[in-house]
Amino acid sequence: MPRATTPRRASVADVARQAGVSVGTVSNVLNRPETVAPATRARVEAAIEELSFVPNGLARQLRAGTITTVGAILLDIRNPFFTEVARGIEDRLTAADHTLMLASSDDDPAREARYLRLFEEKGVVGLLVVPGSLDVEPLRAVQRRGVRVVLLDAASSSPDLSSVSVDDAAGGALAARHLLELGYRRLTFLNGPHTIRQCADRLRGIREAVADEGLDPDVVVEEVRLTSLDAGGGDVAMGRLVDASGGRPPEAVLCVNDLVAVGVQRALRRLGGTALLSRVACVGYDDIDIASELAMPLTSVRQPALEMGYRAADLLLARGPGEPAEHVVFQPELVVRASSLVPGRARAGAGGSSPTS
Amino acid sequence: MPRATTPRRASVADVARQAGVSVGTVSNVLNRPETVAPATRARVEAAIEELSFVPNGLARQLRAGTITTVGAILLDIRNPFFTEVARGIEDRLTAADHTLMLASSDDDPAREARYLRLFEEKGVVGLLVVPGSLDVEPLRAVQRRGVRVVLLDAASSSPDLSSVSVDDAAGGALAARHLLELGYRRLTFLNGPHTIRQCADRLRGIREAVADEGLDPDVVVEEVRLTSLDAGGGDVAMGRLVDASGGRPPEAVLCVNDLVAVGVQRALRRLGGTALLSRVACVGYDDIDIASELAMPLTSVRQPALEMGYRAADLLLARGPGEPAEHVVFQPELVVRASSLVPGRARAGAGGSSPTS
DNA sequence: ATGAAAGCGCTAACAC
DNA sequence: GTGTTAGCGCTTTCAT
Repeated sequence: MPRATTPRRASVADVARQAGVSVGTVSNVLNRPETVAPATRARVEAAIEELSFVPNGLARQLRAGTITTVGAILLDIRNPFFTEVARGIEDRLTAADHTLMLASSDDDPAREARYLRLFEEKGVVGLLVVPGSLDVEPLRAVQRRGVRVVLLDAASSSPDLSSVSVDDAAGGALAARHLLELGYRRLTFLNGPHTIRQCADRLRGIREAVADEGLDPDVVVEEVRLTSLDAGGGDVAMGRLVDASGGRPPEAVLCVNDLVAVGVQRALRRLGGTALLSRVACVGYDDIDIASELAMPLTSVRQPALEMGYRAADLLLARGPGEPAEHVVFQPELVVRASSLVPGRARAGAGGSSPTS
Repeated sequence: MPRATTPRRASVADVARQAGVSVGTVSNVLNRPETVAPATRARVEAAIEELSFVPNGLARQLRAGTITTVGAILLDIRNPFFTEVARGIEDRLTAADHTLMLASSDDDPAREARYLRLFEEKGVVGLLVVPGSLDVEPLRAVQRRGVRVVLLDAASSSPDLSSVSVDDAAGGALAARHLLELGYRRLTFLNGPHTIRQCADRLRGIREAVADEGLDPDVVVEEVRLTSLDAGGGDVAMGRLVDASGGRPPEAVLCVNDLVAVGVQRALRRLGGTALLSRVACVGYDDIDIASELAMPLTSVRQPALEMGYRAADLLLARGPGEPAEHVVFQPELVVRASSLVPGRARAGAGGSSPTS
C-alpha cells in the first residue's frame, strides 16, 4: 500500500533561521505584513523564496481555526446534471473566496460515509451533499459537530438540515400527465432504488397523476428498478423489456434521468432501428444540455441545476452555526420534444396545470 | 465574508477524561486497538460514542505525516471527457484505499494556482493535473517540496514531471487526413488557446497532415481561436463564421473537442436547418459517450479517457519520492460517423496510415 | 497495559 | 518592531 510519509519541508523555523529572525516575525510577514519593518520583511521574503517555503495549511488551520473550504458529495459525477450543479456551487463559493472540493459517491453508502468522514477530518467549513441512501443521521451528526450541512436535490426528511431541492413528485406528475394526455394508458417507469428519495418521489408523482385521471396506478404504471442510473443501465433494462415482450415493447416510457433515456434510445435503435425508436414515446428527466441535440430530441423534465447549486452554496455560507435550517424548493418544468410525440398519435396539448403535491 | 471559526469539538483529551484514561490510551484505541485491554477499550469506545468524537484529521496528519488523499485539478468538470478521466482516477485510487478530491480550473491560471496551493496546504500525497496554462514551473516547485505530481493529458514539457497523455498531433492528423481523403481542400479548425498544449499540438498535427498531402497548410487550414471550449463557444464561433461568409459557410470543420462540435451543429441547425447541417463535414475530438447518439452522429477522435485516469493514478501511487519520471503516451483513434460524410461526397476510405509525429 | 511528556508547524498573546 | 512562548489535537517513544 503506497502510503506516504510527507518528506521534510521547510518550516517557519527554517525560514526564521535563514533570515536571522524569530518565528513570530515570519508568521507576521505571512499574516500581517504591515506590522513588520520593510527591511526585515524583505529579508524574510527572500528566505521564503530561497527555501521555496509553503506554509503548512494543516498546522495553520489547526492553530487558527479559520477555513474557507467547502466539500460536496455528489451522487454521480458523470451525470451532466450534477456537474452543472457543481458549477453553480463553485460560482457562489468563488464569489465568497471559498474553494470547493468535490467527490462522487456513486450511490454507494460506503463511499458516501468515507467521503463524509474524510471531509470532516480535513476540516471543511461545510458540506453540500446529494444523499444517496435515505439515512441522514450521519449528516445530522456531522452538523452537530459544527460542520454546516446543506442537502442538495433532496428535500430534507429531517427539518433541521437545510436543503435545496426540486419538487420531484411534481416532476413525475408533469411527465406522466404529458403521456396520459397523449392517450397512453400504460406507462413504464425506469426508476432507481427507492432509497434515493428522488426516485421514490417521482414514482409517487407519476402514480398521483394517474389517479387524478381516474385511472388505477397499479394497472397503468409499471415500474422497473435499475441499479445503475446511466446510459448503460437504461440500455440493458430496455433490452430486457423488449426481449420479454415478444415483440411488443412498452409504448410509453418514463426515465428517472436523461442518461437512462439515452440508453433506452440506444437499445431501441439497436433492436429495431429508427422504426422502433420512433414508435415508443419516451420522457427523460433533468433536461441535460444535449437533450435537444439527440437524434431523437428528448422530452424531459427540466431542473434548474445551476441555480440549485448556487442557492445551496448560498445557504451554506449564510448559515451561522446556531441558525434554523432553511428549505428551498424549486419547481420543475416540462420541455416537450420529439421523443414523446409518436407520429400519428393524437396530441392534446403539451403543458399541464399545477401539480398535486 | 462568511469565514468560520470551527466550533469546539470533542478532542482526545475530552474522551480521555470521560473514560478516565490518558490521551495516549485513547490514541492507542484509535490506532492500535489490539494493544489495549478489552475492558479499557470498551470504556474508551463508549466515551467516543458518548461525545460523538471524530478525530481531527489535520492534527493527526500533522503529527503522523501519513496521508491517503490525492488531489486532481481538471480543466473543465462539465466536459464528459474529463469526468470519465476522473472516474478512471477514482477507480485506481479506491483500489489502493486512497481518496480523490477534485477541482476544476476552467483554464483560469488564477484558479489553477489557487487549487494547487490549496491542495498542497491540505497536505495531499499527490496531485494529478491537467494543466491549462503552459507554465509548469509551479508544478515542478510543488513536486520539489515532496508532493508527487502527474501531468494528465499533457505530455510533460519538463521531463522530470511524470505524465499520461495522448499523442495530440497524431489525433489532429487523423482527423485532418480523414477530411483530406474525402476531398476537402479547406479545413476550418475551431481551436482553443495555444497555451493549452493539446490545442497547439492538434493544430500542428493537422498542418502536418496537410503538408504530407503536398498542400500548403497556410492556405488549407484556417484556425479560429475560441475562448470557451464548450457547446456555447462552438455555437457562437460557427454563427460568426456563417454570418461572415455571406451564405458560404466552411465546408469542413474540425473541432478541438466534442462539446464544441455539438455547438457547431446547434448553430448550423439554427441557421440553416438540417439542410445546412448535413452540408458541412464536422469532426469532433474525445468521442464522448453521446457522440454516437446525436441527431448527426459525430465523427470523432477517440481518447481512452478511463484508462488515462487509471494509469495516471497508477503512476502517482507507484512513484516513490526520488524515482525518475515516467511518461505514458496513448494513441488516439478515429471513429467515423455521419457528421463527416456529406451525402454525395466521394469517400476514399475512413482509416489512415500511422501518424507523422 | 497504561501514563507522562515531547513535538508536528503554525499563530497569537505578551514581553521587551 | 521583534522575540518568546503557550498551545491547537494528535501520535509516539519511554517509563512505569
